[in-house]
Amino acid sequence: MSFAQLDPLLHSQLRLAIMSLLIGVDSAEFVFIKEKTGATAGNLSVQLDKLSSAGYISVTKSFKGKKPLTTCSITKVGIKAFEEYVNNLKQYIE
Amino acid sequence: MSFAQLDPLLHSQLRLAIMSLLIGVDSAEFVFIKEKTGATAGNLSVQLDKLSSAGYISVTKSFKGKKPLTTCSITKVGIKAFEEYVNNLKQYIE
DNA sequence: AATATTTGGTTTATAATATAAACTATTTTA
DNA sequence: TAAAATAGTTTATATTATAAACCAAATATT
Repeated sequence: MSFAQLDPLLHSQLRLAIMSLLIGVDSAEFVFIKEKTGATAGNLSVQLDKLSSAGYISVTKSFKGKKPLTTCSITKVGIKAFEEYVNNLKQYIE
Repeated sequence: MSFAQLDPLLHSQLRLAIMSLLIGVDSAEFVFIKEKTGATAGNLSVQLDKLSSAGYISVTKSFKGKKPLTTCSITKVGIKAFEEYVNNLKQYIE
């Protein structure tokens, strides 16, 4: 066996896109991530929860004026996992 | 929306490993692929069928002596799909 | 001022997928 | 000749991704 296991939490198009976005910014709002990824709100909500439960991102719920505001940012654990995933993935594509 | 769609047929650990293997060789036998990928025979059989149905690989069944021998090789269509997948993927990981 | 629509989400139901377990057929070994 | 190994395939199950349905509050419309 000569292929490293790819973290199944990251080997998902939407979650990978989320992580890819978040690794490049300080933080990002739900609506922004939704637009950039093209995901439906429901799907995005579910996948953010999964990444959050794994400790890969932190999610903060507050208000912008009177509207709900969900802000996400990648954690150290998330960065490490993302980097390891990318390294492992390179085995497959290089 | 700013992330390209990743071919779902290739965005699967095992199928990606298979394609990654096959792109580097002329052809490979079932048992060899099974060993290199660490897949179970059942899973491998299913995933080879899927790649074959999509025209990404060609599968030839013959005999080595009196034992069945399944030989696989990547097709032009498969190479193109793999390369496009890799290009799209780079958007996510670079 | 009531009501319709939009915004910003969450929850839940469904469809698709990956995976292994169970099975088949033949062949080799004890 | 029975047992086990080889080379797979088929089928059942568990997981996953995804969107549809829903909710609460805010804004726009008549």
